Amino acid sequence: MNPLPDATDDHDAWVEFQQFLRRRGERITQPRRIILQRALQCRDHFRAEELAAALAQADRPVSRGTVYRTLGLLVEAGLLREIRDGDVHVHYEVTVGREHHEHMVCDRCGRFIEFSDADIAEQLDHACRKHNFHQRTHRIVIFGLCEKCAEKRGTGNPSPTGGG
Amino acid sequence: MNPLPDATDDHDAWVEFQQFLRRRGERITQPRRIILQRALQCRDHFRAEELAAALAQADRPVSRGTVYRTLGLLVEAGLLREIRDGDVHVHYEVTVGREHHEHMVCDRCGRFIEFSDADIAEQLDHACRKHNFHQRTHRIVIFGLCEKCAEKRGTGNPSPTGGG
DNA sequence: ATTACTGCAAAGCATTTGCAAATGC
DNA sequence: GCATTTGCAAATGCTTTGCAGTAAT
Repeated sequence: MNPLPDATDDHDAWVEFQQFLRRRGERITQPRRIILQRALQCRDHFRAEELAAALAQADRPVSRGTVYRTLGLLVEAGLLREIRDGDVHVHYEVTVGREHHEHMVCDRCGRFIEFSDADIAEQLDHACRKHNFHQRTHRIVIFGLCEKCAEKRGTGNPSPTGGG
Repeated sequence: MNPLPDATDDHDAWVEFQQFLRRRGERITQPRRIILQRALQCRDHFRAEELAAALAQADRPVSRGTVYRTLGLLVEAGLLREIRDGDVHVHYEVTVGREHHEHMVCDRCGRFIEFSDADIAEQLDHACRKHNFHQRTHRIVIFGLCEKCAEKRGTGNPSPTGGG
């Protein structure tokens, strides 16, 4: 939930979503447009609940139910990606206009670090061929400590949870 | 939830869990033993709710609350692994006595296919070094269609969701 | 004897859903 | 004009929690 001050490139995404809706015989509505625009303004991960809360008290409010329903559509349309790691609840991430990438999640500060590697993608393709599996997409998450938190650990700071 | 007819190798795991509990100054109890044994009998993924339901009506019943609490301990002890893909809710998988592996999840039938690849692990290590990230563990999931479901798709069967 | 653990049942919370009104086609 | 979508709020289902009794140390 870090809305950018300006969102000039949401037009393309909206056109793409319209095409998706038309293809599926579903309707192009104001709430759907509002939800997409707001989702695109989130530069990093966000939860449905956050977006719903933000839109409930927005200029042109949209209800919780509609937000949840529309996020599902946006995922199906390929404009958003579901993230199910590091938290019990689903997170979303904008994928439109971005290259596929993976994540490292810091156990300590919860920060997400993005990375991508063509070789890894190739290895996964290979594994799929071996198992006759037809890949649609994939997800890689590495858990551990980011550079800063590893340094803190090194200085002898106690773990945030590690009481005793 | 596929209990094996015989479970001869749960002794080692129980000893390991006991050691973990002692180290943490927690108590070795019957319910904890029962829960571990039952979890070990699940050859694939299971949900807390499933295990809780099974144990609630078991020979020596254990309550839901205790199951949830103990599963958390088992994860901390490293005997189970949390899985957060393919479903909103957490899945668990036995890790003790097994090598680390990754998953392919079928979009259609939900089946999990396990695979492992040393080269991929090496690539991930490399990526971590590049980002000064200290890996604790990682998780890879490939989404798509398994062999059988891909064949069904090929025969012209309509998609389960795709009305049109 | 002391203190943690369990069982129970109720609370908590994100998400889903039913239905009347509104909107898009 | 008709069917879909929305908004609202209540329901749902998994998970957590408080408290009194029980069991482990």
